[in-house]
Amino acid sequence: MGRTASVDDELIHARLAAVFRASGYAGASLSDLSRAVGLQRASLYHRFPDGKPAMAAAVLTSMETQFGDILQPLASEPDVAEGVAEMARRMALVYKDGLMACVLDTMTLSGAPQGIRDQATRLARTWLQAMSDAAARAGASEQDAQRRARAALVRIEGALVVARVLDDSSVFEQVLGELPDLLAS
Amino acid sequence: MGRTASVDDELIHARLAAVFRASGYAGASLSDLSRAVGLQRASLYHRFPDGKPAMAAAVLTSMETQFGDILQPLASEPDVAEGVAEMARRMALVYKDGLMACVLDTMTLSGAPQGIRDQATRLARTWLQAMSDAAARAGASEQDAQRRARAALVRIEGALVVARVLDDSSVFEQVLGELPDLLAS
DNA sequence: GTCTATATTTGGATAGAC
DNA sequence: GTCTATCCAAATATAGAC
Repeated sequence: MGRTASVDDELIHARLAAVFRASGYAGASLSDLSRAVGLQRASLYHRFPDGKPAMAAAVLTSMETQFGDILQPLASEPDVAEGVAEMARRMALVYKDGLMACVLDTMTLSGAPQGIRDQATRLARTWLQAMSDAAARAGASEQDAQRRARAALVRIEGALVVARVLDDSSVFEQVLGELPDLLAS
Repeated sequence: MGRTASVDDELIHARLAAVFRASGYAGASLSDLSRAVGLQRASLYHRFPDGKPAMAAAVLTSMETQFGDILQPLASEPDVAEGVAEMARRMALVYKDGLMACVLDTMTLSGAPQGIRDQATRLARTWLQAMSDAAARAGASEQDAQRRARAALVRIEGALVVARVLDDSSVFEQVLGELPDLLAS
């Protein structure tokens, strides 16, 4: 059946996500997660009886849902370049203009459960497919569309790493600006 | 004074690096590091009295040294594009064709000591400067050279993330192939 | 310089009161 | 559903024998 996710649940997922994204799976301790959410550790276990792996899984599932919204303009905008630009604007929010890392990066290091890594791989493939479809709709061949989608994901993930290392979010904003041309030209 | 690093030291640093790169700073436990090096934990403390932070610092210092070699062709090759190609070949070795992560990514998550993050930032700046100088030597304006160097670092780091998430090293090889054009055209 | 043994703290997880 | 209290394992670190 599945009841609708309450606002509380969404808020909790967002706060858990902030810790996992900043610290990675191994680096996110139950104490960190508990503090961020504002509940005692035991209370977190009430909501996630399977512990930290379940919290991480919930975060990734929540991201999958969010990406449904973020990627939607890619498919629905008549002007593909404008759809890409809208995706970029929505990504700027999710990634806090480049200051917040991507789960695909920080939750896939060695130490994360295989199921989490698998979930991340699926999220990446969904994202690639959506960008590839958009590029194809803009006139690219199937092969070229996949090439462009991959290049876009590489630049986005790379920009987030470089922005973190240099503590300079302009790298990310620059890359977001390149996306319409990269995918739809 | 400083004696020359022994072969043993280099081997130990390489084995420590493999763990830190795969698991991140927080994810690399003393047990993991001990197992990888082939010494008991107490023996690691004999070599690194300041513990895990000192091990991570040694790894980054070792990477700085390695990067001296990797980046050298950028400055010394008369043909800049060929120098970039040679850098790319050397990077393929360090990153195991894209299957081994970059310290800049995995050792800069929240949880790593600030000194480690600072060391990573310096390494990134050194790398950027070397690529920027090469691009300038190939005829780019100062500003364009910096833009190209930044784009190169973004693509390299992004390719390593995407290669890990998709478990597909071809993304990284593709990016390495693009570097000569990106930096020297 | 490496080891075994141990101390101490933190992390993940559970029991049971409210 | 949240809390305090607690358990157990793992993580960091040290002491001291060899």
